[in-house]
Amino acid sequence: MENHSIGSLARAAGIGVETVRFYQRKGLLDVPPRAGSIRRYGADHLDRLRFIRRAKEAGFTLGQIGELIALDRSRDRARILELASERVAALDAEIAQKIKARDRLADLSSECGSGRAGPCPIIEAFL
Amino acid sequence: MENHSIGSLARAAGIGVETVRFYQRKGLLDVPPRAGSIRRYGADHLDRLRFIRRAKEAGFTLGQIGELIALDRSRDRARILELASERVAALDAEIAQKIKARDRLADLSSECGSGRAGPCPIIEAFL
DNA sequence: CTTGACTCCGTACCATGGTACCGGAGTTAT
DNA sequence: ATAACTCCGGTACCATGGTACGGAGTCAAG
Repeated sequence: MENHSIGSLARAAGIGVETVRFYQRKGLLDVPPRAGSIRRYGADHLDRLRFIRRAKEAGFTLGQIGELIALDRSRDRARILELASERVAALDAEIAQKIKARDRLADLSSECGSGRAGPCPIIEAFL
Repeated sequence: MENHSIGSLARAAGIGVETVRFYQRKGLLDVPPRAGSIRRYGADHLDRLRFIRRAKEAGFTLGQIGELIALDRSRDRARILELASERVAALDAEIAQKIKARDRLADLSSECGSGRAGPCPIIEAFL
């Protein structure tokens, strides 16, 4: 459960070695001390990678994730809440926009599929 | 309504001059002949820019938009339909994912807001 | 004790969708 | 006519989120 090399950490997290290094460069994952010449990673690093994945799924950018990590350390709940509710509002907007686009496109598809001659209404309707 | 310079075309479309040029380089917008040394754009170009905007709103990438434009010219309704329904499916997936993320984040926010001590549950829950 | 897999670090490169800057020529308004 | 603006073409740069590569060192198994 402990004592991963970078490769085994990456495999455990389901990402690439280069991505692990990339997160380290971005300051999202700390670089552990090394045993000999090879760095050894533990459960905390794996947790951090899981956190990054989940936060990415919630649509936070890596920059914002860095901020969340810093805020977690500083226990600044108010600012975390602020970021979270901004993100909820942004997600609401994105969802509404996507639903609109989706419905429009689905309508047009069924129209285009119902075989009338002439140019496809999908393209026409976008004009 | 006609006879735009690149700057007035861009203003009319609500985008930047550089973006117009960029679309030209990408082959999304054709470069009109010039009257004298200045290129003159017409309603068709403005339509094309509007088409690009709408297709972008539907989540098509510029590459896919290029394909749509080509397909429109070749009247290949079947392939257009295929692209459109792929996009609808992708939008459905994105919408579902975002709703999940949104609800999760909203729940966590209200939990975090309801003042208990300790670390913010938003961060905790992402672990 | 060699071979092969893995690690280290730095740097370069990728796609996407633009945005900025340059020098020089042309255009428009006063 | 002269200043201010716009255009042209080309190239360089930006952020985002990675991905790839090269050379040197290290480690474990056969």
